[in-house]
Order: sequence, then structure tokens, then C-alpha cells
Amino acid sequence: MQEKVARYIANTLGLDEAPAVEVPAQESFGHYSSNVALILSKKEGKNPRDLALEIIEKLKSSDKAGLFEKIESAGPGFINFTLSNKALTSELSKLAPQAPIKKGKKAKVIVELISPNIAKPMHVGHGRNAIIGESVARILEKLDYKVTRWNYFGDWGTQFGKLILAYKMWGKKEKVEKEPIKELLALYTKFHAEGGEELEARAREEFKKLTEGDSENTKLWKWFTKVSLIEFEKTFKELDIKFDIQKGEGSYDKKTKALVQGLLKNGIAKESEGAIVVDLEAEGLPTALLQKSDGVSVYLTRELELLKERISKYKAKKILIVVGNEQTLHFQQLKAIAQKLGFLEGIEYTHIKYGLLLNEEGKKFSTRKGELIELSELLSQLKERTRKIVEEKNPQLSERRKDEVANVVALGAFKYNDLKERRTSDITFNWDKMLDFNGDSAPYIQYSYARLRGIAAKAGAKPSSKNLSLLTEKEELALAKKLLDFNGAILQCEKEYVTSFLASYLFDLAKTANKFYENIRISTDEDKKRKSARLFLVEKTAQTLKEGLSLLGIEVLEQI
RNA sequence: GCCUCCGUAGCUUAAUGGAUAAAGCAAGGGUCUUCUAAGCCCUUGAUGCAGGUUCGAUUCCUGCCGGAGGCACCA
Repeated sequence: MQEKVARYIANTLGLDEAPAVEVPAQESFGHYSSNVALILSKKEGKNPRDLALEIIEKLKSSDKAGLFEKIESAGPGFINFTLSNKALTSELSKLAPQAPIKKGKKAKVIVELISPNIAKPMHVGHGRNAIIGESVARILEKLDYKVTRWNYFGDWGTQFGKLILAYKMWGKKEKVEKEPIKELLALYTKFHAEGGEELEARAREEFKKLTEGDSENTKLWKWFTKVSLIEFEKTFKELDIKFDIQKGEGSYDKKTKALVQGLLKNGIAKESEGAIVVDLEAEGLPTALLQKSDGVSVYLTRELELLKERISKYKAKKILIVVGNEQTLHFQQLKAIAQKLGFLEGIEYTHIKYGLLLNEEGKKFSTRKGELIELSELLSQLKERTRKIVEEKNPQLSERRKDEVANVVALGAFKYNDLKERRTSDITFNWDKMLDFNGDSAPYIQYSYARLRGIAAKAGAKPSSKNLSLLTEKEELALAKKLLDFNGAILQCEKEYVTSFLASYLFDLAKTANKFYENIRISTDEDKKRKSARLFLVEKTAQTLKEGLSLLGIEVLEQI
């Protein structure tokens, strides 16, 4: 909206040099004004204050001055505009129906949502990863990109040698079949408890055999993978996430030999202490390891193969990897090598990073101490606690209804908690915060949606965009203005792959809507035309809240 | 030791280099004969320290202090 006005003003005034006019992306001037501020950046030879005054003069004498109710200078370099109600409501009527944003033009995007480890439970961090990734994927789809959601799971490495050995020594088939991940984790933990040089050596031997295609080990490895994925699937379903492709690291291992040979041939890689490395000093990065001295590939090398496949086979134009901050260096090395190889011509390869989830003491959760909060456990606890809150607040609902509300509210709160924050710095896990359903939270927005739906259902009239000019109360105009900013919030999210703009937009919209129906009674409005116009506002707001939340992967309820 | 991220109100967070630094929670006060009180209204309260660049710095640069993460045979 502001951009539109800015462009309009620039056109009116013949300001071709766009840099002279800047418009803030976010409003910072009050809750209810339909003001638009222009900030004039310094131009050569011109003082911002003089420029502001000059523009105001031109605006006032222009033929379209009637679009604005107030045009005034607000300090050096600032101009305040107040859009006239007429201009505002005419914009609003264009929202029915709203034109979709065709920006992506079906370009192929791969989003790596999550990379869980086989035979280990997913913890809260994985949830954060998937929630952020899914929301970014949905936002890109909304903008007309063709998104492929990817689960690149960890099924390779020495720890699988340990697991295979542990199973051979102590494993029971029935137990693994009954509770796969729990049992496999127990075997892995037992292995570490027993410990010792000899066991470690034998585990390395088992892994070596697996890489060489030993049939018994391969069979076990495939089995562990299969049962783990079946169990993961339950959690993905709960989170409402579906993958287009699920592949493990192991499937890229064999090809790495040729890749490493090629890198050695063209001089990108070299030998060092029996291992094969890439020197990245010119890029300002530490040396990267490609192959261990025992000839086994590492994570980085397998990911290079993965990247190659994503570009050549899947024709991806953008590849977005959602993974925590702590892998920044790894990703930088990966990207630097890919660039040396010429993989990234015309390809965007981005690390969407997020802050670590820390325990209540502000430290990284330790796997060894068993501190990790399991995702499935967290989700069921969350639902249980939410169910109690529903029972308290809305005892009149039927039992089935209470379950449904608890599910949708609990998941919404959990997801919103991760999506509302922009920062890449670490966040501390906190039950109370997650269960706080007041204020800036998904339940607040879900509540507002349900209220609006309730009003629409009880109004006894139909919405219409015919007489929007009858909307003159400040709460109505504020809501109208907010509605116009939806697309802007989405585009802003896309720019930096950050979901917080949308989340805070939706919270703002819900807040504005709350003020609207708190102050303006709709069902008793005797002016039928105005009532229909108000119901149009109600309908549009509900639609926008629903669609916005769905871009965050959050559902709404008609009743709460 | 080196590199990266971070430091804003009692707590959790917001602010393309712009206006009087914005919210939520917590605390205190008010508000349900009227479309759902998970709501609405009011009050209290902040940029780690020291410089620099700029008409203007929470934002950019330098140093210091404090926190977290990473740094070739793990992923």
C-alpha cells in the first residue's frame, strides 16, 4: 500500500529518480492512522528539509491532491500523508477478489525441511526445523513457485557400525519391531555404556563392511531405516507435513569416490596426512575434509553429490537448506567447493539458519545426558495440557469438540512460537511461554477468527462491497487499511525467508479486528447498507486470517 | 588461540540508517443484562561500555566487557 502511494506520488511529481523517495516497510506511526510517511534520503546538493517542503508544495497544487486529507512536513526529510477515506475504501473494494501474486512463475525450488537421524528420536530442534521449512515452502507456493519438500535423513556414518554391532550382540527382533526407535536408541546407549577401544574398532569394522555392501549388514541397515521412517511418519502427520522426496545420505556414498577422484584430478582437492582435503584459505575458510584416511567419505562429500543431483536431475533453481546456526561453517565450505566446481551457475543455494534451542540454563541440550526433549513426547504433553485449558475455558463444548480444539490450538501455539521470531540467535525452551495463550500467540489469532465467524453467522445479512464508503469509524478504517497490507507482508517474508513478518502482521490484524468488533456492534446496525459493508470487512478479515495462518501451517476453528 | 552469531523494559521479543525505540508476558487498576472475557481500556518500565562515520545510529566501523556456537578424519 505504501509503495503504491509512493509510486503514485513519485509519478505525480515527476520524480524519476526513485532514490529520492523512500518508504518505510513497516509503519511506525500509530495504531490506527491511515497515514503514509515518506522519508526523503539525502540527495546531492539538497537538504532533506528543503526537498520535503518542495514536494509538499508540488503535491498541494497537483490535480490529485484530493486523494489525501493531510499533507504535512514532519521534520527534516519526512512527509506525512493521510489517505482520504474515499481512497482507502476504493482500494478495499478491489480486494474482492484479490489478484494472486504470480512471482515465482513455477520455478523449481527444493526446500530441505528436516534431516532427522535414523534410529534416534526426533527432538524439539527437529520440530523447529520442519516448522520453519514448511512455512517457507508454503509462502513460496503462494507466490507461484513449484516447491519440492525434501527429507534428507541421516542413515550413514560410523554410528551405524556401532548400531549394527550392538544389535548383533544384544538385539531382539521382537523388541525392535514393537518400539523401533526406543529400542535402537537403547542399544546405541548400551554400546556407549560398555565402551572401550575394542568395541569401537569392531564397530568401525562393521561400518566398513556396510560400505562394501556386506549382505547381512545391509539388510539390518535397511531394516533400521524402514522402521524408523515409519515411526517418523506419525510425527510428520501430526505436524501436517508431507514430503515429496525422502532420501538418506547412504544412497550418495557410492558416487563420492568418482567425485573425489575428479576433484583430485583438476587440482581442487589434495592429499593431506592420508586424507583428502580442499584448501579454502583463499575463501577465508578452514580446510575442508572430503575423505577420511581410511577411504570412507564424509558428510560434506555426500552433500556435494546430493547438490549435484538436485541441480541436474531435479532442475532446481533455488535450493534452500533449513538447518541450525551451528552448521554455518559446514555450509560455507560446501558452497565454496560447489562454486569451485561450477555447480552454482544460475542457482540460488541458501542456508536458512535459525538459532539453537537451548535448555532452561541457556546451554545446548546434551544428547549424552539424555536431556533432549523428544518431539513426539512434547506434542502429546502439549495436547494434554491444552486439553485442560479448553476444559477450563469452554466447558460447554462437547467432548469431541474439546479434543479437536485442543489439537488445533496446541499445534498452532507450538508452531507460532517458532515462526514469530525473526532472529537467528538462540532461543530458550520454556513450557510456560509455549502454553501462554494470551497476547501474541496463535490462539489469540484463532480466537479472533472464530469471533468473526460467529458474528458473520449471527448477523442475519450478507456481506457486500457495494457501499464501503459508509465505513467511516476509525476502527473500521484501521481494519481496512490493515487488510491492504497482507501481500506486502508475504513479499517481505520471501525476501529473507523469514516468517516473522507474516506472523506479526497476522497478530496486528487480529488485534485491529478485536478493537473493531469490540467497539462496533454489527448485528444491531439498522443501516442495512452499512451493515453489509461491515460484514464485508468481517468476511475479508476472517479470510485473510485463515489464509495467513495456513501459510504458517496453522489451522483455524469456526468455534473455539 | 582463531572464526561466526548475539547483548534493547523484571522476562520473551520488534524496529530497509530515520520521526516521541514497538509489542507480548509479568505487576497494578478498570471492564461481561448487548455478536465468545483465549477479549477490550488505562498505568509503570529499556538500546552492555567507550569511541568513530552520518544532518540522523538499536542498526554501519573500531576497541572492551558478557553469553552461545563452530574450528579435517562426527553428522
